Amino acid sequence: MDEIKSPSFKPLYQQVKELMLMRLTDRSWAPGDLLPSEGVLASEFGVSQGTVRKALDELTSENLLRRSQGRGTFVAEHTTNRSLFHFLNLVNADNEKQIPQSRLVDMQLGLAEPDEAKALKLELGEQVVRIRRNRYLNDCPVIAEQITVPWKLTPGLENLAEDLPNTLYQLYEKRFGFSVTKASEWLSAISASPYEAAQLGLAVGTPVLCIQRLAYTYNAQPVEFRLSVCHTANHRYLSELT
Amino acid sequence: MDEIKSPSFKPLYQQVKELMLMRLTDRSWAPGDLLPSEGVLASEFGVSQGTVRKALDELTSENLLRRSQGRGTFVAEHTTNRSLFHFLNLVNADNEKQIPQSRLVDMQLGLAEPDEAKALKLELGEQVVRIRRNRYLNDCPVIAEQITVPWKLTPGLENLAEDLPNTLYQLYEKRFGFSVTKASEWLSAISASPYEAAQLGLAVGTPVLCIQRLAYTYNAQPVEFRLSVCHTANHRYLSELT
DNA sequence: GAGTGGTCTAGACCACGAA
DNA sequence: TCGTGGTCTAGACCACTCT
Repeated sequence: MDEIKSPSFKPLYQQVKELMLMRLTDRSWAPGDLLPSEGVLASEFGVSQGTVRKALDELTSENLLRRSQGRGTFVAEHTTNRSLFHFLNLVNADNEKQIPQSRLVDMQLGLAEPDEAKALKLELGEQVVRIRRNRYLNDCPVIAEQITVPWKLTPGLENLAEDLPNTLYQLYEKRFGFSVTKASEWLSAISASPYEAAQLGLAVGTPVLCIQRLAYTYNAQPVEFRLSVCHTANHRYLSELT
Repeated sequence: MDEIKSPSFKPLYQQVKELMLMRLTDRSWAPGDLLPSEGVLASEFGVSQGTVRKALDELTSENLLRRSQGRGTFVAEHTTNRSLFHFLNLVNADNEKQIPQSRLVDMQLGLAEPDEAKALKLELGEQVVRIRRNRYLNDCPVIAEQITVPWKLTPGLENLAEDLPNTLYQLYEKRFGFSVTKASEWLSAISASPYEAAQLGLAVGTPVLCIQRLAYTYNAQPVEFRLSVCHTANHRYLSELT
């Protein structure tokens, strides 16, 4: 046996995991799909069931799959609850998350600004869709946000103004075929601009929480840039350090 | 065999994990200690090595243990790096965390205020130690914070004013025998008070980021309440959504 | 009852670190 | 060279879901 040894050793289960990730990326396995059982996958990949399980367990812990005993393994999808609970960290005084309502302000095509191009890895001036909307908790305006998404990922989005759902990530997944799997957020405190103050019903200059979010799909490719300005009098942003 | 079946079934590895958690809580296994090897633990608990491994792996993924191939399994401890990198989420424009310097403002005994008592699960008016200090990044004041810790957990802390280290969690662990294992943070945007403005060299009313942190030890018991006020002109708070 | 994931075992071999 | 954790296997049995 003349196998390559120690240098660049890669565990079997990681190789299997990468193959599975490819299937997720190219949508051979699409959100909501039921995967073959462990035994079938094991013989398909030519490894033992335990090795398949380790790969599946890791993908599950990264929230890319969902497993349930007796039913099977499924590709994770953006249900309304998952989107809201996983990607919205605003809680009220009792530490409860609430269902926010969204109202569209406007949506238009535009050319990527330098910060957007850098964040989304676009050429300067590449076409993007910009959505401005406000979000309400208990019928009070709490968030004014602007969402920027590359037009090449969402062609035709600009014609859906009337039908924008509360949870955009579901729309991306179902209609445009890409899934948001994780995101980074950068928070700072700023003074409300005249526009933001008007949207939130505040005095200009009121301190507001500025949240810049960059959302990624499977292969860590950025797919959406979002700037949310929050009024944090009755709600706070919850962050768990584990 | 008359064993209790389905109701209240608990996997072996979870029972093992709970036993291990007890040893961590009561400090039979103290931070920095080397644990017995998997084989020894397996025979000690009367289970297979694989079952012990699953318990160890879970504790490791919760950052309570550290494993390293060839060396062994250790109880996680608060090194300077771990404290700073795990519990400080401020990054600069290049997304880099930096080493902050601390300067003590004052430290005194006091009686728990209602919000402190509620957060720390103390009786109203129970004795606490309060520390006020400022933190500097690149020699600029960026954070003004007040730390509240129950006096019963840190008797004598009030006499250590001259020797307060940069990372309090190391001090708690080494000198007072309790470890911070996780924390929750609530963020909001507020106007700098006269005191905060003076400490940070800002105009009164400047928008600043308010971070309220509650830190917990092994058994989810709260052990420290911290209120940090940050100037976020040159730094932002980074939060990863996975 | 059939099929799924979840648990548990026993044993083999490999990669790594330290003496 | 030895002891450690890391990987991989094969097989048994259990708990859950659906039909």
